[in-house]
Amino acid sequence: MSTKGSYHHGDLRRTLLDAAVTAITDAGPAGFSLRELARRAGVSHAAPVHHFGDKAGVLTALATEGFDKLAEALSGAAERTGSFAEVGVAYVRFAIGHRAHFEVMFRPELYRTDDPALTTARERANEVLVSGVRSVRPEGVELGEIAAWSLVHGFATLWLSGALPADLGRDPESAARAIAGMLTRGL
Amino acid sequence: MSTKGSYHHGDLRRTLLDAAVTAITDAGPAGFSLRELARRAGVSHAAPVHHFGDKAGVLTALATEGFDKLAEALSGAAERTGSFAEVGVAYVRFAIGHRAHFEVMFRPELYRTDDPALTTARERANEVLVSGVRSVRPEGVELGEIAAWSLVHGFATLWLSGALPADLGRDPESAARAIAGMLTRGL
DNA sequence: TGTACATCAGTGAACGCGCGTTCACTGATGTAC
DNA sequence: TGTACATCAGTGAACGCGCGTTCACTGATGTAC
Repeated sequence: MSTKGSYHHGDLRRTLLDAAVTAITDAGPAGFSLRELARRAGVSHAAPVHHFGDKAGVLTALATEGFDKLAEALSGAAERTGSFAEVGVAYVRFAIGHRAHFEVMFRPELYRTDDPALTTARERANEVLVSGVRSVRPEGVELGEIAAWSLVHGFATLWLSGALPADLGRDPESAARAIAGMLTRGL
Repeated sequence: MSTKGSYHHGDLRRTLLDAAVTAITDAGPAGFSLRELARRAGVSHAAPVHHFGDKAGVLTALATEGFDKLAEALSGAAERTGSFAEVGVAYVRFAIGHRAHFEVMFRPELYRTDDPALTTARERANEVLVSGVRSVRPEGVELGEIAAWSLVHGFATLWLSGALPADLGRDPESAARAIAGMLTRGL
């Protein structure tokens, strides 16, 4: 698109990933083909193979990008607010704002889990989440961190699947905030 | 299979659903075709159409069955133990024990959400879950129940996607129990 | 008890379609001299 | 500044495959009389 009309695309890799995000948002992580991405990008159907090899390659790249963005969002929230609950809210916000990435990230059967870049990104995101919990509850971290993660992850997943009450749909973030508070203080 | 060699199958509908469960367990809710189900059931490729119409029909039936089983499991746990935490544990147990059903249930884009039998089953499951929370925290039910649901749902989802630490893999139920306790008492 | 008929479950051949993959190619870009 | 060459990105035609859908059919079962 950048140098239009030219034989070389310029940034086809990026364009294809964006097309994948659109396709996944519409029809879920399994609901697209390489040929469809090529069509959306306005490029020959064999072009995506150059960049990703196959569908799993596209999804691996997307998952990597997702974990990177998640780590960034979480550490940003932690630095800005210093609040555990706000890190949880940032998690929910990420899931809602980057639905396609989020859905791919937690369907590891769809991508190459042994990809080095992916592994690095995921570990980074994990670390930020863990240290967020650790600040609230230094000893016996393990289960506490899993509880916190489960809570925000479950909330985001349910929200995305449309399972939560409709009147909550308007402002998922403040609901997420309230729920995170319930975990720290108890029901 | 029951009356082997006969032209009529006897219980093809059930056999096809079981085949779908196996296929979904292997490759996820999008990873099968009607022709594959027919093959697994040892029946002509056009036979599944008689029973389900199309793929969404199969998944709708599976989701309905899943919500029914979930409602049963939850109300059973509530009656047997009277414990909120144990209802949460039952939720996690259901998810792990009926992975295929569980994964379909929370991907509403894959089935017909307006199917009457489905709607009834889902409402029933929902009600059991809600009344479980209500017994712990009578006033201001709404957010408390969402927090509890998010917690157990998130835990189950993360466990299924292999995201949780490996050393927890052996005994997800007792981890779920501990986590449910954290919500009632606070971190 | 026997016959005729309607209904239902499953068959198998045929169709057109979109897919992934392969491959010889062509156009653009960057580098060496 | 100009030319030659290597490398890389993307093309487009071809292939075989599994899919969903349709349709006239056949075999089994249940019901009316």
